[in-house]
Amino acid sequence: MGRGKIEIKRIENSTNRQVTYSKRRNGILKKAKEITVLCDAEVSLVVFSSTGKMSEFISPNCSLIKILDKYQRTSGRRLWDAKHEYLNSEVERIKKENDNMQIELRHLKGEDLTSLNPKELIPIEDALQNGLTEVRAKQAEYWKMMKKNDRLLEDENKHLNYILHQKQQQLHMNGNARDLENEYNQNSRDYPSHMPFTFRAQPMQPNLQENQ
Amino acid sequence: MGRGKIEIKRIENSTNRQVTYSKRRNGILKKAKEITVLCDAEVSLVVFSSTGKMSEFISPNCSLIKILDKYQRTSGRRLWDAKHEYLNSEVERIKKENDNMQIELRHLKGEDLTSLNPKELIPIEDALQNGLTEVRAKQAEYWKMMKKNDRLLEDENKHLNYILHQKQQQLHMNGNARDLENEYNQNSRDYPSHMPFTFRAQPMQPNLQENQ
DNA sequence: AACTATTGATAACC
DNA sequence: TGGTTATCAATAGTT
Repeated sequence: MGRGKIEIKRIENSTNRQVTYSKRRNGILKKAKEITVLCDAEVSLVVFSSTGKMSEFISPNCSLIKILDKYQRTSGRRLWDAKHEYLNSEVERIKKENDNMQIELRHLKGEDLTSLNPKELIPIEDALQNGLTEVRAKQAEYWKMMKKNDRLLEDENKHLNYILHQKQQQLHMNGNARDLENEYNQNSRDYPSHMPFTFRAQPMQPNLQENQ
Repeated sequence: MGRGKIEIKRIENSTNRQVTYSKRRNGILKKAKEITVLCDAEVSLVVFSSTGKMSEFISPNCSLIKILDKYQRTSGRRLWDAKHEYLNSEVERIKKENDNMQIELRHLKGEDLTSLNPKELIPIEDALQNGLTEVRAKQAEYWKMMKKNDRLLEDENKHLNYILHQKQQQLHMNGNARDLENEYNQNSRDYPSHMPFTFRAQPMQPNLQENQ
Protein backbone atom coordinates (compact mmCIF):
# COMPACT_ATOMS: atom_id res chain seq x y z
CA MET A 1 0.00 0.00 0.00
CA GLY A 2 1.72 3.04 -1.17
CA ARG A 3 3.34 4.40 -4.23
CA GLY A 4 4.96 1.07 -4.74
CA LYS A 5 5.04 -2.41 -3.31
CA ILE A 6 7.78 -3.06 -0.74
CA GLU A 7 9.45 -6.23 0.34
CA ILE A 8 8.98 -7.10 4.02
CA LYS A 9 12.60 -6.93 5.12
CA ARG A 10 14.60 -4.55 7.24
CA ILE A 11 14.68 -1.05 5.77
CA GLU A 12 18.35 -0.25 5.47
CA ASN A 13 17.99 3.51 5.10
CA SER A 14 17.84 4.72 8.67
CA THR A 15 15.77 7.83 8.06
CA ASN A 16 13.37 5.90 5.93
CA ARG A 17 13.12 3.24 8.59
CA GLN A 18 12.30 5.82 11.23
CA VAL A 19 9.62 7.40 9.09
CA THR A 20 8.09 4.07 8.23
CA TYR A 21 8.18 3.09 11.88
CA SER A 22 6.36 6.21 12.90
CA LYS A 23 3.66 5.81 10.30
CA ARG A 24 3.14 2.10 10.79
CA ARG A 25 3.17 2.44 14.56
CA ASN A 26 0.32 4.93 14.30
CA GLY A 27 -1.44 2.54 11.98
CA ILE A 28 -1.11 -0.45 14.30
CA LEU A 29 -2.18 1.58 17.32
CA LYS A 30 -5.23 2.72 15.42
CA LYS A 31 -6.03 -0.85 14.42
CA ALA A 32 -5.66 -1.97 18.02
CA LYS A 33 -8.09 0.71 19.14
CA GLU A 34 -10.52 -0.24 16.42
CA ILE A 35 -10.55 -3.95 17.16
CA THR A 36 -11.19 -3.30 20.83
CA VAL A 37 -14.16 -1.09 20.04
CA LEU A 38 -15.59 -3.04 17.15
CA CYS A 39 -15.23 -6.52 18.62
CA ASP A 40 -14.86 -5.72 22.29
CA ALA A 41 -11.55 -7.48 22.39
CA GLU A 42 -8.89 -6.94 25.00
CA VAL A 43 -5.64 -5.78 23.52
CA SER A 44 -2.27 -5.15 25.02
CA LEU A 45 0.20 -3.69 22.60
CA VAL A 46 3.66 -2.53 23.55
CA VAL A 47 6.06 -1.38 20.85
CA PHE A 48 9.65 -0.27 21.11
CA SER A 49 11.29 1.48 18.21
CA SER A 50 14.86 0.55 17.33
CA THR A 51 15.86 3.76 19.11
CA GLY A 52 14.13 2.57 22.30
CA LYS A 53 11.09 4.80 22.18
CA MET A 54 8.06 3.11 23.64
CA SER A 55 4.47 3.24 22.50
CA GLU A 56 1.59 1.31 23.95
CA PHE A 57 -2.05 0.64 23.68
CA ILE A 58 -4.03 -1.13 26.36
CA SER A 59 -7.75 -1.63 25.99
CA PRO A 60 -9.75 0.63 28.27
CA ASN A 61 -11.20 -0.91 31.45
CA CYS A 62 -8.36 -3.35 31.16
CA SER A 63 -5.02 -2.75 32.81
CA LEU A 64 -1.91 -4.35 31.38
CA ILE A 65 -1.58 -6.41 34.52
CA LYS A 66 -5.07 -7.77 34.09
CA ILE A 67 -4.33 -8.79 30.52
CA LEU A 68 -1.02 -10.34 31.46
CA ASP A 69 -2.64 -12.23 34.29
CA LYS A 70 -5.12 -13.61 31.82
CA TYR A 71 -2.23 -14.35 29.49
CA GLN A 72 -0.56 -16.46 32.14
CA ARG A 73 -3.71 -18.35 32.96
CA THR A 74 -4.55 -18.93 29.31
CA SER A 75 -1.13 -19.77 27.94
CA GLY A 76 0.16 -21.52 31.04
CA ARG A 77 3.37 -19.60 30.58
CA ARG A 78 4.76 -17.86 33.61
CA LEU A 79 5.73 -14.24 33.56
CA TRP A 80 6.17 -13.49 37.22
CA ASP A 81 9.06 -15.62 38.20
CA ALA A 82 9.84 -17.90 41.08
CA LYS A 83 9.69 -15.08 43.58
CA HIS A 84 6.04 -14.60 42.90
CA GLU A 85 5.25 -18.24 43.37
CA TYR A 86 7.34 -18.37 46.48
CA LEU A 87 5.42 -15.47 47.95
CA ASN A 88 2.14 -17.04 46.98
CA SER A 89 3.06 -20.29 48.63
CA GLU A 90 4.27 -18.36 51.65
CA VAL A 91 0.92 -16.63 51.94
CA GLU A 92 -0.82 -19.97 51.65
CA ARG A 93 1.42 -21.58 54.23
CA ILE A 94 0.95 -18.83 56.79
CA LYS A 95 -2.76 -18.68 56.17
CA LYS A 96 -2.97 -22.38 56.90
CA GLU A 97 -0.93 -21.94 60.04
CA ASN A 98 -3.27 -19.13 60.95
CA ASP A 99 -6.31 -21.30 60.50
CA ASN A 100 -4.88 -24.03 62.66
CA MET A 101 -4.12 -21.57 65.42
CA GLN A 102 -7.55 -20.08 65.10
CA ILE A 103 -9.06 -23.50 65.58
CA GLU A 104 -6.87 -24.21 68.58
CA LEU A 105 -7.79 -20.85 70.07
CA ARG A 106 -11.47 -21.47 69.53
CA HIS A 107 -11.23 -24.83 71.19
CA LEU A 108 -9.42 -23.39 74.17
CA LYS A 109 -12.13 -20.77 74.43
CA GLY A 110 -14.71 -23.54 74.47
CA GLU A 111 -16.03 -22.82 70.97
CA ASP A 112 -16.67 -25.32 68.15
CA LEU A 113 -16.35 -28.25 70.52
CA THR A 114 -19.05 -30.21 68.73
CA SER A 115 -16.58 -31.35 66.07
CA LEU A 116 -14.39 -33.00 68.67
CA ASN A 117 -14.63 -36.50 70.07
CA PRO A 118 -14.06 -37.28 73.74
CA LYS A 119 -10.48 -38.34 73.16
CA GLU A 120 -9.68 -34.95 71.63
CA LEU A 121 -11.28 -33.09 74.50
CA ILE A 122 -8.83 -34.45 77.03
CA PRO A 123 -5.65 -32.59 75.93
CA ILE A 124 -7.72 -29.41 75.69
CA GLU A 125 -9.00 -29.86 79.19
CA ASP A 126 -5.47 -30.53 80.39
CA ALA A 127 -4.13 -27.45 78.64
CA LEU A 128 -6.86 -25.29 80.11
CA GLN A 129 -6.31 -26.72 83.57
CA ASN A 130 -2.60 -26.15 83.25
CA GLY A 131 -3.08 -22.61 81.93
CA LEU A 132 -5.41 -21.78 84.73
CA THR A 133 -2.92 -23.08 87.28
CA GLU A 134 -0.16 -20.99 85.72
CA VAL A 135 -2.23 -17.83 85.54
CA ARG A 136 -3.36 -18.20 89.10
CA ALA A 137 0.17 -18.87 90.26
CA LYS A 138 1.21 -15.64 88.55
CA GLN A 139 -1.63 -13.80 90.21
CA ALA A 140 -0.66 -15.21 93.58
CA GLU A 141 2.88 -14.08 92.96
CA TYR A 142 1.71 -10.54 92.20
CA TRP A 143 -0.50 -10.63 95.24
CA LYS A 144 2.40 -11.63 97.43
CA MET A 145 4.55 -8.87 95.94
CA MET A 146 1.87 -6.29 96.54
CA LYS A 147 1.38 -7.37 100.10
CA LYS A 148 5.10 -7.19 100.74
CA ASN A 149 5.32 -3.76 99.18
CA ASP A 150 2.33 -2.69 101.17
CA ARG A 151 3.95 -3.78 104.38
CA LEU A 152 7.11 -1.86 103.53
CA LEU A 153 5.19 1.31 102.75
CA GLU A 154 3.21 0.88 105.90
CA ASP A 155 6.34 0.58 107.98
CA GLU A 156 7.85 3.62 106.35
CA ASN A 157 4.67 5.53 106.93
CA LYS A 158 4.69 4.55 110.56
CA HIS A 159 8.28 5.66 110.84
CA LEU A 160 7.62 9.00 109.18
CA ASN A 161 4.63 9.65 111.37
CA TYR A 162 6.72 8.85 114.37
CA ILE A 163 9.45 11.31 113.34
CA LEU A 164 6.88 13.92 112.56
CA HIS A 165 5.23 13.47 115.90
CA GLN A 166 8.58 13.86 117.62
CA LYS A 167 9.45 17.00 115.71
CA GLN A 168 6.05 18.44 116.41
CA GLN A 169 6.50 17.92 120.10
CA GLN A 170 10.02 19.29 119.96
CA LEU A 171 8.89 22.46 118.21
CA HIS A 172 5.89 22.78 120.42
CA MET A 173 8.22 22.80 123.36
CA ASN A 174 10.22 25.58 121.68
CA GLY A 175 6.95 27.47 121.19
CA ASN A 176 7.58 28.01 117.42
CA ALA A 177 4.28 26.98 115.89
CA ARG A 178 4.68 28.73 112.51
CA ASP A 179 7.88 26.93 111.47
CA LEU A 180 6.31 23.63 112.34
CA GLU A 181 3.40 24.33 110.08
CA ASN A 182 5.76 24.99 107.11
CA GLU A 183 7.81 21.92 107.65
CA TYR A 184 4.70 19.78 108.01
CA ASN A 185 3.39 20.89 104.64
CA GLN A 186 6.70 20.27 102.95
CA ASN A 187 6.75 16.77 104.28
CA SER A 188 3.27 16.14 103.05
CA ARG A 189 4.23 16.90 99.49
CA ASP A 190 6.85 14.15 99.38
CA TYR A 191 4.91 11.60 101.38
CA PRO A 192 1.19 12.15 101.25
CA SER A 193 0.72 10.45 104.58
CA HIS A 194 -1.53 12.89 106.33
CA MET A 195 -4.04 10.12 106.92
CA PRO A 196 -3.67 8.05 110.07
CA PHE A 197 -1.56 5.10 109.01
CA THR A 198 -4.10 2.72 110.44
CA PHE A 199 -6.21 3.48 107.37
CA ARG A 200 -3.52 2.24 105.06
CA ALA A 201 -2.74 -0.85 107.06
CA GLN A 202 -5.54 -2.75 105.40
CA PRO A 203 -4.62 -4.87 102.39
CA MET A 204 -5.18 -2.68 99.31
CA GLN A 205 -6.94 -5.24 97.20
CA PRO A 206 -8.70 -2.75 94.85
CA ASN A 207 -5.33 -1.46 93.69
CA LEU A 208 -3.90 -4.85 92.91
CA GLN A 209 -4.76 -4.67 89.29
CA GLU A 210 -3.49 -1.15 88.84
CA ASN A 211 0.11 -1.97 89.42
CA GLN A 212 1.29 -1.32 85.84
CA MET B 1 -11.84 -0.36 3.70
CA GLY B 2 -14.40 -2.70 2.41
CA ARG B 3 -17.67 -2.70 0.60
CA GLY B 4 -18.77 0.22 2.72
CA LYS B 5 -17.55 2.50 5.42
CA ILE B 6 -18.26 1.37 8.97
CA GLU B 7 -18.55 3.37 12.14
CA ILE B 8 -16.00 2.47 14.79
CA LYS B 9 -18.39 1.24 17.46
CA ARG B 10 -19.24 -2.15 18.89
CA ILE B 11 -20.66 -4.51 16.28
CA GLU B 12 -23.93 -5.66 17.75
CA ASN B 13 -24.42 -8.71 15.53
CA SER B 14 -22.50 -11.44 17.32
CA THR B 15 -21.61 -13.49 14.25
CA ASN B 16 -20.50 -10.44 12.38
CA ARG B 17 -18.43 -9.35 15.34
CA GLN B 18 -16.70 -12.72 15.50
CA VAL B 19 -15.91 -12.66 11.79
CA THR B 20 -14.63 -9.12 11.89
CA TYR B 21 -12.54 -9.97 14.92
CA SER B 22 -10.96 -12.88 13.15
CA LYS B 23 -10.12 -10.84 10.06
CA ARG B 24 -8.83 -7.81 11.89
CA ARG B 25 -6.86 -9.90 14.33
CA ASN B 26 -5.02 -11.49 11.42
CA GLY B 27 -4.47 -8.07 10.02
CA ILE B 28 -3.04 -6.60 13.18
CA LEU B 29 -0.81 -9.63 13.75
CA LYS B 30 0.51 -9.25 10.23
CA LYS B 31 1.15 -5.56 10.80
CA ALA B 32 2.98 -6.37 14.01
CA LYS B 33 5.18 -8.85 12.20
CA GLU B 34 5.85 -6.37 9.43
CA ILE B 35 6.85 -3.49 11.66
CA THR B 36 9.29 -5.70 13.57
CA VAL B 37 10.94 -6.79 10.35
CA LEU B 38 10.84 -3.50 8.48
CA CYS B 39 11.87 -1.23 11.33
CA ASP B 40 13.43 -3.75 13.70
CA ALA B 41 11.06 -2.74 16.42
CA GLU B 42 10.20 -4.84 19.42
CA VAL B 43 6.54 -5.63 19.62
CA SER B 44 4.46 -7.41 22.22
CA LEU B 45 0.89 -7.91 21.18
CA VAL B 46 -1.61 -9.91 23.20
CA VAL B 47 -5.24 -9.99 22.09
CA PHE B 48 -8.23 -11.64 23.70
CA SER B 49 -11.42 -12.04 21.77
CA SER B 50 -14.69 -11.39 23.56
CA THR B 51 -15.03 -15.15 23.81
CA GLY B 52 -11.71 -15.35 25.66
CA LYS B 53 -9.57 -16.78 22.86
CA MET B 54 -6.04 -15.51 23.00
CA SER B 55 -3.71 -14.53 20.18
CA GLU B 56 -0.27 -13.10 20.52
CA PHE B 57 2.70 -11.84 18.68
CA ILE B 58 6.03 -11.27 20.31
CA SER B 59 8.99 -10.10 18.27
CA PRO B 60 11.54 -12.85 17.69
CA ASN B 61 14.68 -12.79 19.86
CA CYS B 62 12.53 -10.95 22.34
CA SER B 63 10.56 -12.74 25.03
CA LEU B 64 7.47 -11.14 26.47
CA ILE B 65 9.19 -10.89 29.83
CA LYS B 66 12.06 -9.00 28.28
CA ILE B 67 9.68 -6.53 26.69
CA LEU B 68 7.68 -6.12 29.86
CA ASP B 69 10.83 -5.60 31.87
CA LYS B 70 11.78 -2.87 29.45
CA TYR B 71 8.24 -1.55 29.75
CA GLN B 72 8.59 -1.26 33.50
CA ARG B 73 11.93 0.46 33.24
CA THR B 74 10.81 2.83 30.49
CA SER B 75 7.36 3.75 31.74
CA GLY B 76 8.19 3.64 35.42
CA ARG B 77 4.98 1.72 35.88
CA ARG B 78 5.15 -1.48 37.83
CA LEU B 79 3.70 -4.75 36.72
CA TRP B 80 4.83 -7.66 38.80
CA ASP B 81 6.82 -5.41 41.08
CA ALA B 82 3.55 -4.04 42.33
CA LYS B 83 2.18 -7.53 42.76
CA HIS B 84 5.29 -8.59 44.61
CA GLU B 85 4.94 -5.65 46.91
CA TYR B 86 1.34 -6.49 47.54
CA LEU B 87 2.18 -10.09 48.31
CA ASN B 88 5.01 -8.99 50.55
CA SER B 89 2.70 -6.75 52.52
CA GLU B 90 0.17 -9.54 52.66
CA VAL B 91 2.77 -11.89 54.09
CA GLU B 92 3.69 -9.27 56.66
CA ARG B 93 0.08 -8.69 57.61
CA ILE B 94 -0.71 -12.36 58.09
CA LYS B 95 2.53 -12.95 59.94
CA LYS B 96 1.58 -10.22 62.37
CA GLU B 97 -1.84 -11.75 62.81
CA ASN B 98 -0.08 -15.02 63.38
CA ASP B 99 2.17 -13.56 66.04
CA ASN B 100 -0.76 -12.07 67.90
CA MET B 101 -2.55 -15.38 67.91
CA GLN B 102 0.59 -17.14 68.99
CA ILE B 103 0.91 -14.77 71.93
CA GLU B 104 -2.71 -15.29 72.86
CA LEU B 105 -2.26 -19.03 72.65
CA ARG B 106 0.84 -18.94 74.77
CA HIS B 107 -0.91 -16.89 77.39
CA LEU B 108 -3.83 -19.29 77.47
CA LYS B 109 -1.35 -22.11 77.90
CA GLY B 110 0.16 -20.27 80.83
CA GLU B 111 3.38 -19.35 79.03
CA ASP B 112 5.10 -15.96 78.88
CA LEU B 113 2.94 -14.60 81.65
CA THR B 114 5.80 -12.54 83.07
CA SER B 115 5.19 -9.80 80.53
CA LEU B 116 1.63 -9.32 81.74
CA ASN B 117 0.40 -7.11 84.55
CA PRO B 118 -2.29 -8.23 86.97
CA LYS B 119 -4.98 -6.36 85.07
CA GLU B 120 -4.16 -8.29 81.90
CA LEU B 121 -4.24 -11.61 83.71
CA ILE B 122 -7.90 -11.30 84.57
CA PRO B 123 -9.44 -11.72 81.08
CA ILE B 124 -7.13 -14.65 80.50
CA GLU B 125 -8.20 -16.30 83.69
CA ASP B 126 -11.82 -15.69 82.75
CA ALA B 127 -11.34 -17.15 79.29
CA LEU B 128 -9.64 -20.22 80.70
CA GLN B 129 -12.32 -20.68 83.30
CA ASN B 130 -14.98 -20.34 80.66
CA GLY B 131 -13.20 -22.71 78.28
CA LEU B 132 -12.83 -25.27 81.00
CA THR B 133 -16.50 -25.03 81.82
CA GLU B 134 -17.42 -25.52 78.17
CA VAL B 135 -15.07 -28.45 77.66
CA ARG B 136 -16.29 -30.17 80.79
CA ALA B 137 -19.88 -29.60 79.81
CA LYS B 138 -19.14 -31.29 76.49
CA GLN B 139 -17.43 -34.17 78.27
CA ALA B 140 -20.38 -34.56 80.60
CA GLU B 141 -22.63 -34.66 77.58
CA TYR B 142 -20.55 -37.43 75.99
CA TRP B 143 -20.44 -39.27 79.27
CA LYS B 144 -24.19 -39.17 79.55
CA MET B 145 -24.52 -40.45 75.99
CA MET B 146 -22.11 -43.29 76.65
CA LYS B 147 -23.87 -44.33 79.79
CA LYS B 148 -27.18 -44.37 78.00
CA ASN B 149 -25.74 -46.44 75.18
CA ASP B 150 -24.09 -48.73 77.66
CA ARG B 151 -27.35 -49.34 79.41
CA LEU B 152 -29.03 -50.19 76.12
CA LEU B 153 -26.30 -52.65 75.16
CA GLU B 154 -26.41 -54.19 78.57
CA ASP B 155 -30.13 -54.73 78.31
CA GLU B 156 -29.78 -56.26 74.89
CA ASN B 157 -27.02 -58.48 76.13
CA LYS B 158 -29.15 -59.62 79.01
CA HIS B 159 -31.97 -60.36 76.65
CA LEU B 160 -29.75 -62.34 74.29
CA ASN B 161 -28.29 -64.33 77.13
CA TYR B 162 -31.75 -65.12 78.30
CA ILE B 163 -32.85 -66.36 74.90
CA LEU B 164 -29.68 -68.37 74.57
CA HIS B 165 -30.20 -69.94 77.94
CA GLN B 166 -33.75 -70.88 77.00
CA LYS B 167 -32.67 -72.47 73.73
CA GLN B 168 -29.90 -74.34 75.47
CA GLN B 169 -32.36 -75.84 77.91
CA GLN B 170 -34.84 -76.59 75.15
CA LEU B 171 -32.22 -78.43 73.12
CA HIS B 172 -30.89 -80.21 76.15
CA MET B 173 -34.37 -81.58 76.75
CA ASN B 174 -34.42 -82.85 73.18
CA GLY B 175 -31.09 -84.52 73.89
CA ASN B 176 -29.40 -82.97 70.81
CA ALA B 177 -26.21 -81.62 72.32
CA ARG B 178 -24.12 -81.34 69.13
CA ASP B 179 -26.50 -78.99 67.29
CA LEU B 180 -26.66 -76.78 70.32
CA GLU B 181 -22.91 -76.44 70.38
CA ASN B 182 -22.89 -75.28 66.75
CA GLU B 183 -25.59 -72.75 67.23
CA TYR B 184 -23.95 -71.41 70.34
CA ASN B 185 -20.68 -70.74 68.52
CA GLN B 186 -22.45 -69.04 65.67
CA ASN B 187 -24.17 -66.72 68.06
CA SER B 188 -20.91 -65.87 69.74
CA ARG B 189 -19.46 -64.58 66.54
CA ASP B 190 -22.15 -61.93 66.19
CA TYR B 191 -22.42 -61.05 69.85
CA PRO B 192 -19.24 -61.84 71.78
CA SER B 193 -21.16 -62.22 75.01
CA HIS B 194 -19.74 -65.44 76.27
CA MET B 195 -18.84 -63.72 79.50
CA PRO B 196 -21.41 -63.60 82.26
CA PHE B 197 -23.24 -60.36 81.68
CA THR B 198 -22.68 -59.33 85.25
CA PHE B 199 -19.09 -58.56 84.22
CA ARG B 200 -20.23 -56.10 81.62
CA ALA B 201 -22.73 -54.39 83.86
CA GLN B 202 -20.06 -52.15 85.31
CA PRO B 203 -19.65 -48.69 83.77
CA MET B 204 -16.98 -48.98 81.10
CA GLN B 205 -15.05 -45.89 81.99
CA PRO B 206 -11.73 -46.92 80.38
CA ASN B 207 -13.42 -47.14 77.01
CA LEU B 208 -14.95 -43.69 77.14
CA GLN B 209 -12.17 -42.05 75.22
CA GLU B 210 -12.05 -44.74 72.59
CA ASN B 211 -15.48 -44.03 71.20
CA GLN B 212 -14.99 -43.15 67.49
C1' DA C 1 -14.22 -19.87 3.68
C1' DA C 2 -13.80 -17.33 -0.82
C1' DC C 3 -14.81 -13.20 -3.54
C1' DT C 4 -14.61 -8.35 -4.65
C1' DA C 5 -15.96 -3.58 -4.46
C1' DT C 6 -14.55 -0.28 -1.65
C1' DT C 7 -12.24 2.02 1.95
C1' DG C 8 -8.06 2.66 4.51
C1' DA C 9 -3.09 2.61 4.98
C1' DT C 10 1.04 4.06 3.47
C1' DA C 11 5.58 4.61 0.26
C1' DA C 12 7.49 7.97 -2.08
C1' DC C 13 7.84 12.55 -2.56
C1' DC C 14 7.76 17.37 -1.00
C1' DT D 1 8.36 15.88 11.57
C1' DG D 2 3.91 17.04 8.73
C1' DG D 3 1.20 17.09 4.32
C1' DT D 4 -0.03 15.13 -0.40
C1' DT D 5 -1.16 11.53 -3.46
C1' DA D 6 -0.69 7.48 -6.23
C1' DT D 7 -0.82 3.01 -5.14
C1' DC D 8 -1.37 -1.16 -2.64
C1' DA D 9 -3.49 -3.76 1.31
C1' DA D 10 -7.18 -4.71 4.31
C1' DT D 11 -11.60 -5.74 4.82
C1' DA D 12 -17.21 -5.25 4.87
C1' DG D 13 -20.65 -7.12 2.70
C1' DT D 14 -21.91 -10.74 -0.07
C1' DT D 15 -22.03 -15.53 -1.91
